Amino acid sequence: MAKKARSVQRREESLSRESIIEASIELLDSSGEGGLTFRTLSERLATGPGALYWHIANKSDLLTAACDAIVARTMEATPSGAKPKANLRALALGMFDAIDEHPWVGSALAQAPGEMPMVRILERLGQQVRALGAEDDTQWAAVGALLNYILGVGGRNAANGQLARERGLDRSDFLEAVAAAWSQLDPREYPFTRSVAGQVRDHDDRVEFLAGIDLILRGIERGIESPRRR
Amino acid sequence: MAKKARSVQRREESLSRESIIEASIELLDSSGEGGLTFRTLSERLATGPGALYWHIANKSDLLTAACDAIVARTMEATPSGAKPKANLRALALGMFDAIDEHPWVGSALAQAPGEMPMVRILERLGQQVRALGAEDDTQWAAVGALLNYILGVGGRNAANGQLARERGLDRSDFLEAVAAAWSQLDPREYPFTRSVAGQVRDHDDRVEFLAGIDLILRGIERGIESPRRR
DNA sequence: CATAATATTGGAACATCGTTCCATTTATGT
DNA sequence: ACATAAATGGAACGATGTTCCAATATTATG
Repeated sequence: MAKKARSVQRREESLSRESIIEASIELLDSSGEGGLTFRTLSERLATGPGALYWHIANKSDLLTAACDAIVARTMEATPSGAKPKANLRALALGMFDAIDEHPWVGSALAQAPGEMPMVRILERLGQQVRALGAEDDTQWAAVGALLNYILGVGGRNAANGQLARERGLDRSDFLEAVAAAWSQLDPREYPFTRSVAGQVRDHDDRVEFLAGIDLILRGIERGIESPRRR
Repeated sequence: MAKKARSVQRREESLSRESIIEASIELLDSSGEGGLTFRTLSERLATGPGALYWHIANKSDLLTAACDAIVARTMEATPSGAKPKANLRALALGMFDAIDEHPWVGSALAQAPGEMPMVRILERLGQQVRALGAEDDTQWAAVGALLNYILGVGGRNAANGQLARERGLDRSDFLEAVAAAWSQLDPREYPFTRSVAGQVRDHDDRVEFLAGIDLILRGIERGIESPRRR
């Protein structure tokens, strides 16, 4: 009890779960996924590595917490309007941009199934899918398809950016390299990949992402229009 | 040149890229993602850690190669018939089962964008989507949606299994725990998540997975039926 | 106000990891 | 046969996550 009072009376810049998470986010954003280290983190917080373990369980816990903070902010910054379909697109785009801005969130989300950050997204998506008029037994599949697409594309997009950064290229140069590699594949074995290599070279990630969202939304709508087919 | 002759004349159980990859797969399957270590690997192969680096660039390279071996086998074991839609479902299910059997493949795939294992899947999906009759400019979005859904759900499913194993539970017990946690969320803040908690408890992963695939296929078909909407 | 009890800190130490280095062994070509 | 190159295996390096514990700061109690 008296948590607030205590933290106020503590030394000026005392350690806390929040301050540790905040510093972790800054570190992850500036130095990438491998930049978060208990040593660099404790150095930035002017303490020792051991002190951190009083406030957090382990590194996995810390990463999930940092990820949850980003997701929570993103959900807050994405208000819901009247039209469910527009809300779903805004929600999807919001998460896409958030993962793009904080690439480490993509992989962190993949390693914490059923945990808090995922639940936040699930809930928001679910409410809008429900508002769309989907029946109870199809809601889960619809939300699952959306959730996985969003996190899948977002994560892959972020992975591209990170891999490019590691090799000292910017995103377009990296995609150029991928397109070039795909163009040199055996035409007999990889006709499709070769044919889309050009589309990979010059495309807009966000536009393409939204096209996929619309594709899934169409599938959901069609499921609503003609229910219980088969 | 004369690679074959050389490897034949080498000592009985000589090191090779293939044998290293094979041992890595066994290690990953039996001991999980953290079970692959240059020391345990070199021990199993009766050599030193340094020797491995003559055949492999680094651990990331090794992991991608092991992943590619699994994907290649899966693609081979999934023949294509006459009906594109059935082929796509078989392909999706084949990858789902492969990731379920080798959970480490899920995360390995996420870390190698544009590389060989991903291209194999992309190509097979692309050929079938093309056979489905999708127009050139919508093929990429359609394949992207399928690919991301397959890898997304597969990866999440595998992550569930691994997380459960770490905590000493089997998959159903783990889902039971997740459902229980979701049931105790605040009804005002998380109405949707609470309402689907029951569906999480007793569901068939594969059936649910296929439902999502069908959802996306519906979206693709509807895009074909009424092209150039907007 | 003094003193005991507890909460929190900081840094040394440990086990383990990926990777590098290099002396040594094995195979190949002349 | 000898020289050259390919391949090996193990010691050593730097860095990591985590544990441990003596020291300190804060709170509760007499």
